[in-house]
Amino acid sequence: MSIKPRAVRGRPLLSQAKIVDKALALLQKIPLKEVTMRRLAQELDTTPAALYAYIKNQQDLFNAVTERVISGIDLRDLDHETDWREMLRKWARAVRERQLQFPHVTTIVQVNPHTPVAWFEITEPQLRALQMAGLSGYALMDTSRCFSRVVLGSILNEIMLEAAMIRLEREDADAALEHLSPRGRAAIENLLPYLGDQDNDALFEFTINCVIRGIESALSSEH
Amino acid sequence: MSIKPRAVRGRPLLSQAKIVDKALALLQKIPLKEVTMRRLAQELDTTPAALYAYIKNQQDLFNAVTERVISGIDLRDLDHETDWREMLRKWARAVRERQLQFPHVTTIVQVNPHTPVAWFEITEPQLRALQMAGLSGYALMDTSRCFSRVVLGSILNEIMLEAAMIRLEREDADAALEHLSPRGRAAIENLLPYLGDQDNDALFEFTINCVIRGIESALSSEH
DNA sequence: ACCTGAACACCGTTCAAGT
DNA sequence: ACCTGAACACCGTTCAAGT
Repeated sequence: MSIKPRAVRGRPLLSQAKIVDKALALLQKIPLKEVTMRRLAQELDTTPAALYAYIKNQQDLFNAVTERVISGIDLRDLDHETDWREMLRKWARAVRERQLQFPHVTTIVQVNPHTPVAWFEITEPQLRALQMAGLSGYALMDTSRCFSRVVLGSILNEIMLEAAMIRLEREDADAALEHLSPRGRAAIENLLPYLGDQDNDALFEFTINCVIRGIESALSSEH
Repeated sequence: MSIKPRAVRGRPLLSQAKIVDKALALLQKIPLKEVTMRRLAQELDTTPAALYAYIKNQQDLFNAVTERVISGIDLRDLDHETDWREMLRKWARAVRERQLQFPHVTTIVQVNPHTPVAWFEITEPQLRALQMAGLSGYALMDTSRCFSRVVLGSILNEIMLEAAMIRLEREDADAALEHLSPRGRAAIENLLPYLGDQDNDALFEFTINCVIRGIESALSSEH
């Protein structure tokens, strides 16, 4: 039997950081929905009510968790890169790598839209890359937003839809085809042989390269 | 005082379709979280338990709602288009228009990832456009997935993040800057004058055109 | 100062019982 | 056959009371 430790004067057992740590650890094992205040308290060996001394509410906690994930994106690899195209690729890969590490955290975005402050910090190297490409002012702004959207959107899509997609494609494709119009059916049937080979890594690279080529093409058409 | 109608033999008051109708109507006014079984029952002038005769559970209901939104995407405008680039643009705009009409439904995707069967049907004209561009086999598959991801990702991003983003940019940008590294700060400060003019329509067009140029560029580099 | 226990106002879902 | 009422097992959050 272990004796439950008690707080001694000025030394609380809990802290914001400890709660966020535990939430992040839990989110690597279980989906967002199951990370309840009660479960969190249990894992921290305390009561749900005790958590509220350190966090305002559950939404606030999830914001802190998201912030933690975003600030953990490692962009050091970009520092000595001289080609802006390769910089953008490295940026996109770094963001994706971190998000795929915490897929359940990525789903918070949808439950609770909140742009973390850390995102500003992460965006800086991306802006540098686009400046190296010769962009500034509104064009820089638009291109940056476009690139961020494509990268974040792709990752969101990958994490949230891909699993369901593959299941549907493999198991239910035939059933789904029954309900389609003849034209839709013909289009999909042609593609059935290619459906199985979903490779998310390759698709991500393909998408990023597509956008980078688009940016390049916009640049050269201006000159 | 109105008298509550009662079901007479073989003519139930409720139906799947009526429940989905009401859910969709509600979702135009209130966010997903507030569309509870109790609220839905109340609006339909019945009890929560009665709903379960027509739908398996809440998740199933939300799937049906999503299906309804997706099948409502109007792609007739694409039928007589001869330029594949313009076809892709029209496809993207049609998908966005419908999703923006039901922003709260779009957030279901994240709560409950499930690719609606109707999505197959919607994808067909997009595939036709890409075939017109000269694509087939794996290249067609990859490009289609890439384009769908960019379009869906952008819309998801727009609906879920943009509101928070604008708020943050306008109100909290200064506060956020305090926490940044000097380098990040300099990068963002340069852009502050341009931050206010967020135009989602223009950004969407910009993004779509960027990807279309990327696809074009990939096509021509193969020949 | 820090934490606990119990309560409040909600959920989704089930099922015996009514008409 | 169709619907109701009550119950079950959960939520997030609050707050008086304990140590």
